[in-house]
Amino acid sequence: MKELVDFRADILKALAQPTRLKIIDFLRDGERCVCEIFPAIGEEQSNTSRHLNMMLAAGVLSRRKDGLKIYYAIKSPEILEVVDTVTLIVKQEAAGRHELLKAV
Amino acid sequence: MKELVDFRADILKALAQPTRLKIIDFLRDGERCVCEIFPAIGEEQSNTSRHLNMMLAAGVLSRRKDGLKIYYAIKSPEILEVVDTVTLIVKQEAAGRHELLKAV
DNA sequence: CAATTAGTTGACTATATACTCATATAGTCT
DNA sequence: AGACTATATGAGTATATAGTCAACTAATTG
Repeated sequence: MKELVDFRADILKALAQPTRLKIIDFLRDGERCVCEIFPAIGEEQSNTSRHLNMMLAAGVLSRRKDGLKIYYAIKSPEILEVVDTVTLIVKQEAAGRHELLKAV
Repeated sequence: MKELVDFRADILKALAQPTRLKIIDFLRDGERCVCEIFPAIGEEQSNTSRHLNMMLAAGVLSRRKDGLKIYYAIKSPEILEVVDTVTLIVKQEAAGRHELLKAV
């Protein structure tokens, strides 16, 4: 049986990739169809589709069908909270390195 | 040059693995040496060492040497904040599935 | 300095991942 | 129905990852 650790790992893994982070960043303002997403992030349509499906399966995105188009959206605000906290960590580390350099 | 997206991916990747999440969980209460960590999580010493070094490199853990022992600790409270938010997401999803089942 | 203890690292294997190109599916419009 | 548009998927390749066993380094103690 899959444990809690593994479900957490699945969600984190779904976010832990540059192309997927670009998608998340692009979806910040609301849902978008695949045809808007892949040009915006500069990736191939098929590759983008795979990443979208992967994040959908992990429970990070939601999907809505409208005619030919399929709209993806960030499933919950907590997802963005995770990404934002990580951004903060990166900035703190950058600041820390800067301090170290000044000290030399 | 490495971009912000990539640094964020590095941190998330450092957390996105069951063995490493077990380590993070175990380090919640403070620093521990490798000799305490690997029996606690039920992994080989060498494998544990690799994961610890990986997280250290990603900036997720810090390291302190004391005699023969090397103590690892979670580098910042924001790391735990990320993991806790993800735990919340998993619980929300579980609750959501439960609701769906009840509806049937 | 030999023996012991704590941790890291090299070499290897098995599996997973990201990506690409080509093809398939599904909905829309004439 | 046939052409068109939006998305997904099969198959292949290249690279990354997790894990194991054995060998190695470094600090400690007798």
